[in-house]
Amino acid sequence: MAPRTPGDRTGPRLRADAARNRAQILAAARTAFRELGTAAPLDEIARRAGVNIATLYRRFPDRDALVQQVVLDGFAAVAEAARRALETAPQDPLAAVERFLLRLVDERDTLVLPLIGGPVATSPEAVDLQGRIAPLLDEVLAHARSRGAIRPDVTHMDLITTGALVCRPMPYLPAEQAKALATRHVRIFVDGLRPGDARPLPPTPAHQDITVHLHPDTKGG
Amino acid sequence: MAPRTPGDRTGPRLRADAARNRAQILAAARTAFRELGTAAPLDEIARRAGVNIATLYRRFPDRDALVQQVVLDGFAAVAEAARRALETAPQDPLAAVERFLLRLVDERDTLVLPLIGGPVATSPEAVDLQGRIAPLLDEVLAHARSRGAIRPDVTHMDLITTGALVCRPMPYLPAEQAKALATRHVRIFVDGLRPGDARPLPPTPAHQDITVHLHPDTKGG
Amino acid sequence: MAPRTPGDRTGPRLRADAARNRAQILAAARTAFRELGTAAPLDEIARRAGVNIATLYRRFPDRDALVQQVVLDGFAAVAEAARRALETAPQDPLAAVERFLLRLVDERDTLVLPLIGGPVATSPEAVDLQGRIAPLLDEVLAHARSRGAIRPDVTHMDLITTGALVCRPMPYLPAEQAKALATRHVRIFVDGLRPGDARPLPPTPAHQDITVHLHPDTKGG
Amino acid sequence: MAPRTPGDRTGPRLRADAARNRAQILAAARTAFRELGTAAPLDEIARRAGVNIATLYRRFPDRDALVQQVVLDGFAAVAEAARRALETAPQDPLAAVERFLLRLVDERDTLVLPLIGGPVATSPEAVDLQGRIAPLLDEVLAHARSRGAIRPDVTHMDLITTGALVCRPMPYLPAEQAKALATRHVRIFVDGLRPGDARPLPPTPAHQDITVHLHPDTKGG
DNA sequence: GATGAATGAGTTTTCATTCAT
DNA sequence: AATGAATGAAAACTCATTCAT
Repeated sequence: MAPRTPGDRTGPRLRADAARNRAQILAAARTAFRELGTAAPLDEIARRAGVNIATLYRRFPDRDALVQQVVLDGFAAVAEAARRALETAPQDPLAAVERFLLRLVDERDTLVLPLIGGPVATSPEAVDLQGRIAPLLDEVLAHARSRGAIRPDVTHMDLITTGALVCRPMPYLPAEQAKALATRHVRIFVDGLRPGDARPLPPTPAHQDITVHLHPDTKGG
Repeated sequence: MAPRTPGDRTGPRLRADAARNRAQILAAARTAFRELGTAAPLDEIARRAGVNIATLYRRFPDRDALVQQVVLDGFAAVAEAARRALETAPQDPLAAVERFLLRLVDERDTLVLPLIGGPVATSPEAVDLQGRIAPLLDEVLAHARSRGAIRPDVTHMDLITTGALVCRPMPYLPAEQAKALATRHVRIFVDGLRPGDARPLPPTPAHQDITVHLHPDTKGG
Repeated sequence: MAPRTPGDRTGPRLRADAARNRAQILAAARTAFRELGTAAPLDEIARRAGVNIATLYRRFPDRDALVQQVVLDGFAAVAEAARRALETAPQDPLAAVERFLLRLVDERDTLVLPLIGGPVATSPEAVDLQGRIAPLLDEVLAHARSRGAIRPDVTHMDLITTGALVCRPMPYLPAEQAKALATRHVRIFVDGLRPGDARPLPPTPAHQDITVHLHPDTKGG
Repeated sequence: MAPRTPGDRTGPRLRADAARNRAQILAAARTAFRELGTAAPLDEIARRAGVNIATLYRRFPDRDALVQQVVLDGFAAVAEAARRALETAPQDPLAAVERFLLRLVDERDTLVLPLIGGPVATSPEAVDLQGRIAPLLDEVLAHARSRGAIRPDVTHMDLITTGALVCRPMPYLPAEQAKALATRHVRIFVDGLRPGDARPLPPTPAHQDITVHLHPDTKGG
């Protein structure tokens, strides 16, 4: 199965030129959001996309609609990375976890607003995608646990958290160095996942999945 | 030696009410910057601080002056945490590293814009503070290495990077959960610092210190 | 003679679907103009009519063309009401006047922009229609005067003014109540037309007909 | 007691220049609303008032706040006219009614959005003013009825309705002629209020006061 | 004949900054 | 020292109009 093209929609098919514009807007939005935050000027995004601001508004009726689509594309990329990790998990589950995280680092331009700490996505498509990611990672972790390759108290939330942390933009750091630092961090983190004489992990306050229970107006941490 | 109060300045002493206003402005700025980014509206910051916008301008002639002071206070907090880590490093250096990172997590409200990935601070005070942090951490790491308690290729940059990652705001996550997730992440990371059969770490492209060479207009990663 | 269908035109006959679209556009325009004024967004009118904005433009090359047609339809309705009033004037001229006014109230949805106080219509058709209305009303009034049923100084302008007043939209009032209030007002007004000890009416500054001399850019009263 | 200056407020006193600006904004808004409707461009209003658009926004946080104040001033003028009518009602109640209506006509520039058919005002001040008008007019009518000078079924609603009708702008008619036509209309209407062989008035659907029960989103008549 | 799409030119609203009190 | 007030400039958003399918 081919991966979904970022930004696919379910509505009526767009004319070719409109679809191209839409893709350019989303690409420009991803970059701008990483550089300037989700409050980035929309006309700057339109300018970078090479379209008129009104064209942007035709595709995305307000800022939130644009943010939501960008978030959704991020979820899709994470889901795809998790799916691939599961493919190679049987051979070497810990390597699969590391590849999963490094893949997220590689695609962090797309993962503008990923998961933990990003804007909440409550659209049906977003909830659906979020619901798919956890089981895939759980399955990867199950492989690792059955081999004794991983400390037992690690959960998919730890992986998602780590993905979120290492993908967040470091606006003042050249991409090359940002990637190197993230790669080193992932290496150490994954080594920390091995059982050995690992100390038990502290619990999280709520045992529910966090991602899907966020509220936009909650002051966060 | 008593720790510096955040926001101390070297200029003429302020009247009591003026000093109080200044402190309230800085506190409001920290919160606003975490929630809204460094482009947060200045009158919103003034409103939260309970002062008139013109009063804010009297204390900080432009946005950058305010950002710089907030960054500086962040550096001071990191330096203080590193100093304390060094005090306990002789007994258990790895525990000292973990306490260092967890202290940063606890103070992440103050560490608004810390270190890697934040705005560049080039004021003499900031450069001075940054220059103190690395040696302190190097000394902590030296203790650990001499005991064989840590993989040998870890550097102070890895610690600073990790501190930056786990302190960045997760605006949509309740503070309680954000802290819990960060704490788990730190635990795994620190366990990953142990030698054991640790794999060697990939190198960083430039061996220079990164923090002080950043430029605000560089497209980052 | 069958009454003219509102919005008939003299040009080439339209295809059935085109004619339907045109009628829907005019109906939507009437409603929108009453609710939002003649500056109502054209795409809102198109949306209400269920057609694309470009279709509206095909039928009416600019806003004024649409306004003019709506005004014209209003004049046609007034002319028709005056014609009917004249039919029954011989029996009871004052009752004919009241029926004339009440008919306008009933059709006020069509009389979007009627007569006094509305946009000026200078098209030949509009001028023609306006020129027909005054003589018809004069004839009705002549019947009344010859019977002594009306105070002598009432003119057709007073009737047209009253029609304009009672037909203007009351956007925040439920239609039911708006009609009731207008009906009561008409009753009192018509009773005020009786001779009895009626006081003479104050003169109007210009004795010319007012309607056709208006200019759109004149600041009005 | 001196009449309230239009636009008085209960908040903290404004600085002299700010108060002047505020008054100019309200005057410009009245004119613009009459000419262009309540959707008149706010920057046009600011321009006419000779202030920057941002100054307008400082005084009136959104369009509705401005509309509400203009409406409120209109109510105040009506209340004042009713109060004066009551003063002279004992001598000649019908003349008092006519003067009341003609005063409204004279002040129709202030009565931008009066009463029936205008935007709903639900602020405490507006409700209070509306609640004062009806009793004043009722008292005037009581004088007239006790003298047998008026048909018995006329209510204050009929007077308010008439005031609203004759004050509504006729944007395309020169002020001079608009006033003349309104004056003639008032004369006829007031003559229609005399008892004589007056026919009974049709009832209104709801016997409650209408003005204060309107809802802004109700499609009106 | 109808429509999806795009755009330039507004209009609304916000915000940084300065001034006078 | 602090504040109310004002403003220019920018950004969000809307709308009339045209074009290509």
